[in-house]
Amino acid sequence: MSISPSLNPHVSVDCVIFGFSKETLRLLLIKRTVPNALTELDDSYYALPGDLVRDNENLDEAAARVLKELTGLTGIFLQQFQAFGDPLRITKAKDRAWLQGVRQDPDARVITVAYMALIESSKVEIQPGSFSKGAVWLPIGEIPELAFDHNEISEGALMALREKVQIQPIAFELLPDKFTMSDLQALYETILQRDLDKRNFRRKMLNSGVIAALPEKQHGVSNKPARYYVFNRNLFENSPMGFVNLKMEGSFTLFS
Amino acid sequence: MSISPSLNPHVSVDCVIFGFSKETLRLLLIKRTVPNALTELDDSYYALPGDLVRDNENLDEAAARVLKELTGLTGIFLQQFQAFGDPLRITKAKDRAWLQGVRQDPDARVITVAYMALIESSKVEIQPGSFSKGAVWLPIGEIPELAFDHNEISEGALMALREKVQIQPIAFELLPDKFTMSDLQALYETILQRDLDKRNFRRKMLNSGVIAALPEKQHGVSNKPARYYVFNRNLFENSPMGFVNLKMEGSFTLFS
DNA sequence: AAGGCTTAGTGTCAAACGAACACTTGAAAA
DNA sequence: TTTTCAAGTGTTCGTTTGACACTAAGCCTT
Repeated sequence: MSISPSLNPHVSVDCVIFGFSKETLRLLLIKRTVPNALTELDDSYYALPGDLVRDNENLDEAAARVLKELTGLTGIFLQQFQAFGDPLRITKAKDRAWLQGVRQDPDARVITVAYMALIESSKVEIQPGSFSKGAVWLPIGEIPELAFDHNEISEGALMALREKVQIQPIAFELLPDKFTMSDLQALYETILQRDLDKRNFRRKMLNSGVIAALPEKQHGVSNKPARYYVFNRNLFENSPMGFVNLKMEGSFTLFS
Repeated sequence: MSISPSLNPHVSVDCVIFGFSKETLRLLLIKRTVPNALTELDDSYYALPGDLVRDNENLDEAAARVLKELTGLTGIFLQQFQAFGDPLRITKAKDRAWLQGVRQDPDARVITVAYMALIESSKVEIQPGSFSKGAVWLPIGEIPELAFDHNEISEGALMALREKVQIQPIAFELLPDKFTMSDLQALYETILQRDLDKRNFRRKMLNSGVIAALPEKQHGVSNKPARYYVFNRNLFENSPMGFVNLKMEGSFTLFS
């Protein structure tokens, strides 16, 4: 058996990390500064956090490692959604400059396996380390040009999120443990890019049984205080084959 | 710029090719014979068709190439569904024996990107070539132990197909251009592993607008001849955001 | 203290959809 | 001509959807 190098120079993982704060869906991006840049101008740019896959880990583990190195979090929602492998994905001058400072073979073709993560953004504490310089949460509507094909990957992640959220109650991963119905509705409206009827939304959510009301209400707000709810993970996971009825108005109907 | 080898020895594609004949869903598998096997017994086994990705092609192109080399077909439904990259996926003795006869570095870790293809199996003519020895259609219920992690990949493909078929009218890809309602219902029942009510099924399909009746009927059958239908691809593709109502009874309801 | 402001929270109705259910029709074979 | 076999066809009932507008509760202002 040949001796394995510790890195697989041909396969990487990239993480599209979603958070939800101030009524907007955001991505956690890292800032890259190109070493030895010829000019001071225009020498940094944003990218998805990612890394080459190590030989002793599988893809899921590599993605979890990237996430942990950046945020310190483990055990959060993290799901592969697509592999990207266009041979031309490394063509931008800035990308090549950055790779030259970082990789042994900067021209090697790299296939990347993209993951999406859903986290409650207030839980994140950016960890000191190679990623940490200038990690920022940017609203999905304000994503600048990113490294490599990371814009395409982010778009793909958003599409995948929109689909997944229609099949499984995963949106809760983006909210704190306690939340109000309005929080939840705002989140759905943001993800689906569509206004929803308040009464129908509440009815549907309560009938689905995935959330449970707490006795507790908001305090110190200058209007009628809202009730808090929690996501009932057990109820969902114990129900036969993950049944939940969470269809929102105006969506296209699917097979069954 | 370094000189690229023509093969990327670390990334492959595998195709899970679905067909539908004799009322069963089948996979197109290829037979591998281990060269230099020590014993005559037990020296061949089935695998998914696949290949290493070449440096001048992207992942989709690699998958399409594999498909064409085996079946001669182009322009058919082919969709990436998952990447598999467990470092331990090459552990079976037979797998290693085969790799030793075929790869420069048989122990190198390979990540594979899995695709599923849907084809009308009667269109397939197995092409002469490296794949062609013993290519067979096996019913999904009778898949033996396959090479590498190909059983896991096939399972994943079937799950993915079941989900996709509930979102888009892609089942038609598995049928001939003209088909009867009973053909279509049998296909759905096979994919979903569930019996469906004939009257409800027909109503739903016709209301969805994705199929159109032909004037033509069956000839020479010893019972009431069935009407033929065609899939109305234009109608589907031109409808706003791919709307189709194809939900079957008894399925869990989804978001919208 | 009263009134204003802001967000939470609530019910009904009509239309569409889902699920359950059995008999007649048309062709070939016997 | 009768038998056999799969095709084809409607109705009813309960549930879900989607549209729609006012009251409740707390703070703030005057």
